[in-house]
Amino acid sequence: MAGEIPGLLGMAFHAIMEEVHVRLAEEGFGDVRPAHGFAFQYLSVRGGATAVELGQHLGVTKQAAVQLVDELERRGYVERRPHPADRRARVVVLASRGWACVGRVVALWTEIENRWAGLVGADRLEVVRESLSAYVTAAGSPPIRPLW
Amino acid sequence: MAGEIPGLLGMAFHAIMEEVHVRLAEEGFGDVRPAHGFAFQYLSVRGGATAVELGQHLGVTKQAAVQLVDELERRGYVERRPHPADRRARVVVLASRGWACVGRVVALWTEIENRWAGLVGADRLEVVRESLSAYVTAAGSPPIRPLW
DNA sequence: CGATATGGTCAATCTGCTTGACGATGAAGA
DNA sequence: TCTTCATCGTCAAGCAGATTGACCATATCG
Repeated sequence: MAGEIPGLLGMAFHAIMEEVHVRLAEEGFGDVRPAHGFAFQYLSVRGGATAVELGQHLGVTKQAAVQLVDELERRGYVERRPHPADRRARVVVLASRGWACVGRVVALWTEIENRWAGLVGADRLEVVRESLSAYVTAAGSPPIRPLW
Repeated sequence: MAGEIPGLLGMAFHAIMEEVHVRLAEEGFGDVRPAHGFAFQYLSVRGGATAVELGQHLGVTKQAAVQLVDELERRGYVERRPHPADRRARVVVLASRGWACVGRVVALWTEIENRWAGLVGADRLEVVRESLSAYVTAAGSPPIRPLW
């Protein structure tokens, strides 16, 4: 049926995220919300960021970003360090608990991907991967706002 | 790369929804939020629902559902009618503006899908559709919670 | 050196949602 | 039928995450 794919995309994405959320909770990471995932991803790739940068990436105000970091710091997922070159700023970096959580998410995603490959075949799933990649590239992948 | 697909899925879905949101706003439907879409979809398929049913489908309390319906009614997207068999209840149905919005979303989804087909080929996009469908079916498509 | 921009904080407020209690109506059993 | 319990919708209070606005300390640039 024409126009069916966006809905399927949403359902598949939601099903995957729901599973990841449940499994993370079982493994002791029950206190992470969707928005945290985007922060983790950004911090893991960049190595560190100021609260303002994080806010820009997440599409929220710096005040909201600071609040998010406060919460993540309280729970041991991130640490704040003095900025090496700017005495106003503080650098937020992933703490060991944060890295552990990121590692679990990657592992779960891989597991889900493998299960999916078993369902439809690795070659067909590769077509999915390439097609998604092509679309995202063409669409320019707008800055991720944590709407989920 | 292993485990890459879930992220791509999220980016693609987000890009599509972002485009739909922008285009709808341009066409005079700038006052619809993500959660409204799920309500519209449910109402269009079922033909009508009580506030409680809507709340269950959306994964929120009946109070939140009523609030949502209030807002949609004020904006002309839905109407409330007396329930034919239960004098406690009222049936929420799509009004003409609601049907118009649903129609535009379907048209936009189709357009996006066609553009995507032009990008990767209709046959490959068909593989995507079948693979997504297979995953969603296998995962049991958990009741849609409007987390996006 | 001085003007302006930027990182972070404090305070007030808004919005969408939750919990809790309630009246009105429906449904099922003695 | 009468009584009991469940359910639809409403009112009220409160919370969590976000926003706007003001501010200080520090950076940056002319």
